[in-house]
Amino acid sequence: MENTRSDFSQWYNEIIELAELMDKRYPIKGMNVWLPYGYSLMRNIDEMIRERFYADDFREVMFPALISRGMFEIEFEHIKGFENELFWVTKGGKESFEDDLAMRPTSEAAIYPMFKLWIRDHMDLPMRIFQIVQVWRYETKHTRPFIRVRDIHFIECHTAHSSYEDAEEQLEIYRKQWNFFTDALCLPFMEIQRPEWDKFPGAVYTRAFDTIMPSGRTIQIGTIHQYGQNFSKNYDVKYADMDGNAQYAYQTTFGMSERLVAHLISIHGDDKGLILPPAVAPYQVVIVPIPGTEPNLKSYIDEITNFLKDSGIRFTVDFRENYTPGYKYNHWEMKGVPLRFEIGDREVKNRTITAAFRTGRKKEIMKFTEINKVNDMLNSLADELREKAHNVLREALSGKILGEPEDAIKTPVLCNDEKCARHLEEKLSLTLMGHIMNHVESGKCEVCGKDGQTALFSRPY
RNA sequence: GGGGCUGUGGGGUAGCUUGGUAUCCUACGGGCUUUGGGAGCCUGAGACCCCGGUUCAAAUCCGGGCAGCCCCA
Repeated sequence: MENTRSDFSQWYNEIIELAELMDKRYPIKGMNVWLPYGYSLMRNIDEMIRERFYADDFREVMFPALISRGMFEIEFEHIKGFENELFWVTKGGKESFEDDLAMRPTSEAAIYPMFKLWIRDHMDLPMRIFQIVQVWRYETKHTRPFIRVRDIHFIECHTAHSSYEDAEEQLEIYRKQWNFFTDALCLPFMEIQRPEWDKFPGAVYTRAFDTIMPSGRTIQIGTIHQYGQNFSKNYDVKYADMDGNAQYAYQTTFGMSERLVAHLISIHGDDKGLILPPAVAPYQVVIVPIPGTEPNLKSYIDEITNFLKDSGIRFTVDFRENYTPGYKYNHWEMKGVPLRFEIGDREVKNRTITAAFRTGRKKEIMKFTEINKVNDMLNSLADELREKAHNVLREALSGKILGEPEDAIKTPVLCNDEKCARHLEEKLSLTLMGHIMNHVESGKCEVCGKDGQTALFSRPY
């Protein structure tokens, strides 16, 4: 790599290209091509999320990408919140449509008319579905791969319940799932209560999972929403309760996107390139053979790969000729493979494996008979990543400036008054993200002196 | 939303002011040789964002489009 982490923006652009995550040259603004290595990473994340949702009794669906104008024309703040970022399909062949079709910017308007049909009585509730699809948003501002795109790889859960309390419980389930996901990806985060004027259009309230980037700017990588009956009343999603009376359902959603990739490559990477969490790395182990005089090199490597195969470890062997081992070390370090096995004459002779950790820990030489340690090695490497990443957020919260000074985050105590928020935004030249709910500290509002809580001000992506 | 800058082989660039044969590095194909931290030599292929205008002649000047970068709100 040419760029170091100190110039995060340059580093970010370079590593996406070098590591072959995405091809940014696709000729439409904000739309990029997922390359095999990048898509493999995304798919491993999707798979982990999918498995957990299935385990928690969510049903997977796949809705059409187009939403009719009629479905979008109801008078509802949700619709207004998106009207400026819709892509419209206006023609079929050469004929103009009488009713244009919108490409979904999120799927409430697509799914809830079907909920209206599917949900009849309380026995149908709770209903929990999710889908992993693309959504489209007409971003006019600066687009960046994974961070702000017009064609978004999106993971969305939608649920319907028979009471507000049930819906609240659902949010608790989301939190457990979110903890599971971020633990696997080794990501730190804050749970932020978005202010009234910045919540998801149509929601009763929004909790965002915000986190820190090496530039010092924050990024939202997940959200959960309490919809109450706001959507069910607008989309007429009703159920018959125990007494046979029609009631509007209570709804929630949970959204995540390719921004998970944006954050994990950013928070874990270093001057050599990516460092990928073992749980989702396309390859968890790379084997670099070192040519020498031993005739049994190939068969010894076969012994190792047979074990890895049987253990379900994702690995690759770099047999390319005309590349020196040193070149291969640098190549796979740049790609972020967590663990590297170096196998040459010495290893074949002594039946050992030299293991190098991407985190920079001292190389370990183990006996072939100890190869079952590989899972422990990957786990301890994940611990290292997690600890390091959590430290970055901890330091940023304690006032350490990560990137440009104007990107530093601030956490004053703030009340719920919009005037106080606006005043501080102006004064700090930062945007209010909301109150930090996962480490609440009460106090007096820095502006008006009334009761308040710690709030996050930052420059968000 | 407002303003500025830029577009040259796959990537990075020189050339643009003053119009005339397109530079170098890297990556890529073939060959030889090498391989314990980014090897070397030979060789091959590959580019002026798109549309229009000015001109004998446009990478170069002008207009528009598309795309990217930066700054401000």
